Amino acid sequence: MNRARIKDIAQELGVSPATVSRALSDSGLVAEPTRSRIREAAQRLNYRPNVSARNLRTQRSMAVLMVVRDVGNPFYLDIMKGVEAAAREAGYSVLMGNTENNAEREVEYFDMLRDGHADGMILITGKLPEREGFPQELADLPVVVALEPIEESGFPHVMIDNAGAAREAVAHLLSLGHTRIAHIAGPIPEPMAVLRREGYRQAMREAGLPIPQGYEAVGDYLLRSGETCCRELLSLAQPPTAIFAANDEMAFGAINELRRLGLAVPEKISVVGFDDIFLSQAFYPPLTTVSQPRTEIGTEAMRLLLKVLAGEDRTGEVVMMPTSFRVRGSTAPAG
Amino acid sequence: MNRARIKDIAQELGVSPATVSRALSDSGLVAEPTRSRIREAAQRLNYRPNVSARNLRTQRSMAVLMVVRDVGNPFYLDIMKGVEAAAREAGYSVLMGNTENNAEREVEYFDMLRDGHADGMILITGKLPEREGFPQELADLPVVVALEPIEESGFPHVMIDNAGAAREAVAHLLSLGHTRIAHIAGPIPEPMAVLRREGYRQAMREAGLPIPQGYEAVGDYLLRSGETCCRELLSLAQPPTAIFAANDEMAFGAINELRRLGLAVPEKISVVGFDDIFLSQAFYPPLTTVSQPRTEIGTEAMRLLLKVLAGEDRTGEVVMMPTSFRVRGSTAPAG
DNA sequence: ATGAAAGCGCTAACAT
DNA sequence: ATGTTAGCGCTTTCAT
Repeated sequence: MNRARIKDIAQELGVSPATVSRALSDSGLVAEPTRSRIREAAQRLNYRPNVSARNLRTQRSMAVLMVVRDVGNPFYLDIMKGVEAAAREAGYSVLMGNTENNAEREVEYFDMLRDGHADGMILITGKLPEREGFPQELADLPVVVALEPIEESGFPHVMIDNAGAAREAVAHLLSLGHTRIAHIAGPIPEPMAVLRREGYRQAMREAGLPIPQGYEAVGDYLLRSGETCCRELLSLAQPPTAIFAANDEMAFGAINELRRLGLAVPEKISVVGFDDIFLSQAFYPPLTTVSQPRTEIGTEAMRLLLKVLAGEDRTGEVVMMPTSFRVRGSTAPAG
Repeated sequence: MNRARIKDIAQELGVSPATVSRALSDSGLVAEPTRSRIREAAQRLNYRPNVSARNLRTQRSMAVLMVVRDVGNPFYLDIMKGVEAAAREAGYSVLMGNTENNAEREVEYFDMLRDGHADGMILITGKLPEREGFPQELADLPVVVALEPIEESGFPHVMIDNAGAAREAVAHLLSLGHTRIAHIAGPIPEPMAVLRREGYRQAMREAGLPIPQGYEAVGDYLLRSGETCCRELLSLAQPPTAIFAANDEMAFGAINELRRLGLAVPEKISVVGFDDIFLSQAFYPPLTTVSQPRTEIGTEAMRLLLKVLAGEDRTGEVVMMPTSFRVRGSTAPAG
């Protein structure tokens, strides 16, 4: 059986295609008997509207593009889930984008937006096409940025207070009596990594503690860099008694390295992470960390995008989502 | 600046829209001077083809639908990544679907296929719309199933040999001298869970070992069920000296429970998982487990779908991807 | 309340 | 090699 068209239903019932379209789209302009006859026929003929035709006519795709830096990174999962849920609720489908930190790819996704592939885009990449300044034609597109700030883009952002949360994490270590607290940063100078390090510095400053030479290691958010940075920190003349890592994965690397060095966590050294990823609480020891409301970040970003798509001007708006600090088993009072 | 259309380019250069279309699509039927002039003008006017119009005309969307059971589950990540990579390479974009184990939603995605939202679909759900038997109209759609078998659907499958890999995992424990080997199964009667349990049974049978009463616990693939099943197993009169869990997450739950019970892994009890998820090797102890080529499963599924879309009949085809067994730190010779 | 007609932007069959 | 024409299936004026 070939796919039924609006025309087929119209012919079958002896009405015009326009009436069928109206009846099916619930425009309320169709008299009751006609309406039900049409709906019944559509059902019977197994009618489904052709999206390409509709999109062409309405000039919208009812799809959004969700672009992440690396689809393989579990960290984005819940955000994607949140976006998906909010999108489907609003009748939008979600196209998946993956830049792999490749500038060209990022441009491609902006292009897809302009092609009509999608009506709007949620960027979770922390990067922008590397052009001179920020082109105005891009800035006017319906884009919402989540998680990682993209400076001077003017796009509305949904984020957490990275610096504030980092400060809180370090404050926890301070409250446990630690004074020799080191930091394993993310890939400086990425904004998020800088902000988390800034929070660390602030907390130390507020506690009146100097940051000793070598106490700020720089990693790349991956397990192995947590290990190597940890080793460096421990080889210092005055090694730290606590480590604040800029993300959970590096914290795990650090903990594993400490175990290899025979240093018990949290008895000998405390470790704090950031992100509260999947299974962070299942690790041994369960990781003390900053929990981000990832799903909510996703839904909020999508909601914001819907408003932008509805024509609201949200330029420069920043929505801060609350984090919560989870004290678990990887931190203990200073020996 | 309004979006440029083919018509605009045609007018600007005094050629026909058809010629512009041909030049831009590289059909090779356009003379060189014209061709470059057109390409240059397209570039200059910042022309981008309108996908809805093209899709309507060509009756294809150049998109595929990738439907998983739960977007939030990290296990699907690499598969999604593989699908995405193969899709983009072939010029397809990827729409994300999420069923949350909801039969209605699954039907919705089949409908999207018929709407023209996508040209084909990759199902990673292990379920099918619950209708009487399997409707022929669905069976003819371009669908490829990955990971979890969907019986009697006729769709081509990309899978691993779950039973075989499970057998190998248990064989490893046997080779270490274990005889009291228990199993924590997935949610029976889901096919994948059944297959893995079948592999366990086979290995035991081949070793001439009976499976004691209570040695087959049934979980749900989640951490907590690993804990509770483990507790049950350990409370048996003759507790096992080794546990084979149907997935890594339950294996972690079991290991954590064992730690709580004061039983060292692997010294007192060995534990084997299945899947080799993100950070499985970062756990303590690093998990001995069955590694699935997840990214390749994704790319292979997409490739198969491309063949189906090209008109090849692949009904009933099953592609088996090789697994590899990773011996790590959670298993040791029987005490 | 319904119908007639136009047109979204593109590609492809057919003509030249 | 290029132009002419038609039409994909839908929605939306405009007319009645």
